[in-house]
Amino acid sequence: MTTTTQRSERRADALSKERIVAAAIQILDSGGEKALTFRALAARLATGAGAIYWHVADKNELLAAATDDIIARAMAEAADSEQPRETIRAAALTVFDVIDAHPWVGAQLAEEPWQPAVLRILEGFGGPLTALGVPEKAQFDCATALLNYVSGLAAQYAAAARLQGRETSRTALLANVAARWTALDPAEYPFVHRVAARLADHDDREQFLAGIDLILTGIEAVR
Amino acid sequence: MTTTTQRSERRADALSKERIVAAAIQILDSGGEKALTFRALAARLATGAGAIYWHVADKNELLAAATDDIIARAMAEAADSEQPRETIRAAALTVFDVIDAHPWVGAQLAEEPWQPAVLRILEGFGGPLTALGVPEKAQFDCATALLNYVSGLAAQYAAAARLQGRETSRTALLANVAARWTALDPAEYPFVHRVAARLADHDDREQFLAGIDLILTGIEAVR
DNA sequence: ACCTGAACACCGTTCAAGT
DNA sequence: ACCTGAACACCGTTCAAGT
Repeated sequence: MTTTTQRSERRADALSKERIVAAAIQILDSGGEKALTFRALAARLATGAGAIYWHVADKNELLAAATDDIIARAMAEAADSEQPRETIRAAALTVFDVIDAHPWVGAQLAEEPWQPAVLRILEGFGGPLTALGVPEKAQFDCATALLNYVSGLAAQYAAAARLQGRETSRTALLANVAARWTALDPAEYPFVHRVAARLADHDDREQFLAGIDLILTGIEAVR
Repeated sequence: MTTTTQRSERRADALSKERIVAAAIQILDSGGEKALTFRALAARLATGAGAIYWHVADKNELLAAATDDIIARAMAEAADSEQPRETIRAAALTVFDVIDAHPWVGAQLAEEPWQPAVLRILEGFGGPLTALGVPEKAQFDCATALLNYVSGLAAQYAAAARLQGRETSRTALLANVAARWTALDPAEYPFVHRVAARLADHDDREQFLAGIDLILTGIEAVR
């Protein structure tokens, strides 16, 4: 009893995994992946770098915890429809919006495919498949196809954020890439040269959803 | 004329971007991403770390060059069919086999979506779409859907290779993950819990192709 | 023009020492 | 039990100095 009392009487701003993760998210959101160092995190928490290791095993665990925090909150709020197809679309759009708002989450999802956050997403894709009429045997392939697609987009967004740094916007970056595509030899890269214009003025969210719909159409054909 | 003569008379093992990239690929293939440092590379080339910077701008350029070297060779050999669907499948399987053999290529493809190697892959997916009857407007979405799916798988393979290190095999790793999935609360993760068995004994290449086929079926429905 | 290798500016992580 | 902060073992990159 004495020890528990002693424990609860510690100063209010004592370190905890939750406080560390919250501070990490703030740093990641404002400065990107590059900004999160143990030194920066310790400075923000007004402590030493080593103190963090008492609550968190290493940087991997810290990033996984930060990612799960954001994904868990978002997936819990994802719209639930009576139509399984709509439920899957809503889950996908939820992940898209999270990645768009926190590109570092995208990097983490792609880099650590077996972390808890990914399981939540996989559950969001796989859960409605039975109601969609997909036979049991095909469900794993269908859910991972959606997951791979989303992971690929996540990686792409993370790369864009890394290139942007702080100065350019995503649209400016894509316009830049599109210009380089247009300058390619049309004989060697006919397709890329031809679709370069679309890269510059497409809507990211609509394009993302178009890909989800392609896969969903393929999935519905499996029934 | 004197200068050009002088240039060609340098010792046969003079540094060049090609030699540097070739050495980098050897290190990456035998030791993984982690093993490629400028110090290790310089040691293998029997030179100083700074010398490499005369031929290569930085580590990004080095990795992009190594990746393009491997992807260009592989894509050039990809089977070309009269049936556009088969051509796309062959391109996808070519990329799969490359990633399977060189997981670090997977990491690089996912991390740098605007590097030359990715353009070759995008060309392989987009080129046959016209013959497949996909309207011009939809081709960009279709090709990038395939690309995102492949990038997601690439990231997943790269992560597996990172976790494996050197001791465990990929199948052992997946069996391990599957065991953790089985141990999950079936109430919270019903789907993941249910498909855990499939993760352990599925065929990676077949599963990959199943996802490609889902997307292709969706694409054919766009016609 | 090309190469050398020490030095710089950073990392993540550890650990003896404190409270 | 929890925190401090210097120290360690690495990185990528730079640059004065050589040939």
